[in-house]
Parts: sequence; C-alpha cells; structure tokens
Amino acid sequence: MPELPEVETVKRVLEPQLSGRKILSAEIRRPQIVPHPDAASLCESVIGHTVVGMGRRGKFIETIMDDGSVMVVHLRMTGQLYVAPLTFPEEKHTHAVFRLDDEKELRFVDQRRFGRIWLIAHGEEDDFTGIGDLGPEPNDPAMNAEYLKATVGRRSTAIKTCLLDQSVVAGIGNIYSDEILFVAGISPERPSDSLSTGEWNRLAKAIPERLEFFTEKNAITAEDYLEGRGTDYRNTPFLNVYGCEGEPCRKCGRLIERTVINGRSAHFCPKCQK
DNA sequence: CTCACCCTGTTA
DNA sequence: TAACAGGGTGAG
Repeated sequence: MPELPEVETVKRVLEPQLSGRKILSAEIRRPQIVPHPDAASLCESVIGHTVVGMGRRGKFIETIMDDGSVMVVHLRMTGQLYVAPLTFPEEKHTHAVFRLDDEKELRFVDQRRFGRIWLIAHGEEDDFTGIGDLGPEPNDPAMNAEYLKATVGRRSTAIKTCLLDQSVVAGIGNIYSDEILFVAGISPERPSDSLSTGEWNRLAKAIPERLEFFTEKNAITAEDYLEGRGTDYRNTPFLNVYGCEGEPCRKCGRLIERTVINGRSAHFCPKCQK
C-alpha cells in the first residue's frame, strides 16, 4: 500500500512518539517477518535500548537505537506501524509488539504478511534489506533529467516500469507513477528510449513535485493516525488518474483509461499523455 | 526481462 | 468464483 509519501507520513508521526522511549519488551509472533538476524535475536538486541531517532530511505522506515543499531521496517502492501496505549484494542494480524516505557507500545500489523523487519547492528554491513540497491531519493539534486536519461534512456521498457524500479529512483509505487506521468504528460506505455529531452525534463520535475505534494496532503495528527490504525493516508481526493478509470480527465474532460503494464494497473488520460 | 509467488481480504 | 489490491523477490 504505502509509497514514499505514506511512508514519510508514518515516519513523521512516529518519530516524536518513539524518540527517547526505551523498549521494555519485544515480541515477534511470526518469525518469518524477520529475515535478519532472526526474531529472537532482534528482540534480544533491542530490549533495554532507547530510540534516538528515525529515518526513511525510499519506502524503508529506520528506527535508530542508542547502541547504533537500526531497526528497518518495510510495510510492503498492507503493513501498518503505530504506537498505541496498552489498553488500545489489538488488531487481528498483529505480528510484532514492542512495549515502551510510557504505557504504550509500538505495533506492527500486516494482513498479507508481506512486510518485513530487520535489525542491522552497529557497524554491520547491510546486505539484507535492499536499501543499498536503492536509487537516489526523488528530492536529491542528483535525480535530474540527465540522470534519468543516462540510467533508463536506452531501455525499451515502458517508462512506468522504469519509475517503479527502486534502483532508478527510490520510493515511487504504482499510484504515484501514474500521477507523475499524468503531470508530465507522458503515456505510461512509452518505451523509455523514446523520450525526448523535453519529456525527460518534465518527468524529472514532476517526480519530486508530485511526491512532495502528496506528502503534504497526507499530514495527519497522531490522534487521527491512531484512529485510522496507520492506514488513513487521505490521498484519494487529490488523485488525477489512479483509480479514476471512466471518469473525465480534470484537464481536458476525456475519459481516463486503464490498462495493464508488466502486471500492474496503469491509469492515464489518452489525450493529455502522449 | 517477465512471471509466479508470497498472503488475506474485498469486490465484480 | 475469479480477479484484483498502493510491493518486492527469486527463478527461468
């Protein structure tokens, strides 16, 4: 479910709630969600330690501990991560619980069990999470038209598929790839080696612009976040094409179409996007 | 590169 | 009952 704007929102909500909190106990109920080191070792490592801050890289959420270790969470499709009072009703599919020193706990819930949690020890090389294979962040000045053209400009793959490749740009998912291409006026099916200089420029501009726009739209209070169990991202009223099949384009009125590209749904305006 | 697969739940 | 879901991977 969550893409960069949602993951950033989760991180912004959690950071003030977790920073300075000591982990009193930890429980992983589905060991397979911890690929490294293993569930028992992760719990043992974090218990008694204090959270000093949080970070985000692409769609990965990082919780930095006082011993220099980093707990990394990827929500994949249906993961939820939120801080709740001990008395807050526990949801089905709660796979990990970290008890904090303020009568609250950090809970990881994931209906489809695709989400993962890793712990990278201080000084340990991270060959596990995939963070090392990520491309630049969308707002990195290095993520520009020249970079995009040099990286995917010779691929015959659909440009939408290139945008979904996390090693090209980190954090773009299926919704925002469609939204980015709409604003850039480029059809999602276009082979990336067919883009003009002007199109690379529009794409490079649309990527950070759209992601920052939706990150701001997602802003939410901790109370509302908990109410929605970390799933209420509030982006849908602002989507121009994703999930809008059959509706008139907000720019030109032509009906939005849907197709499938590389197994993923793609939404676009046939008139505004060439 | 493309596809099946990892899972559960919702919708057509 | 089948298709689909905002993600990523490993196998071919």
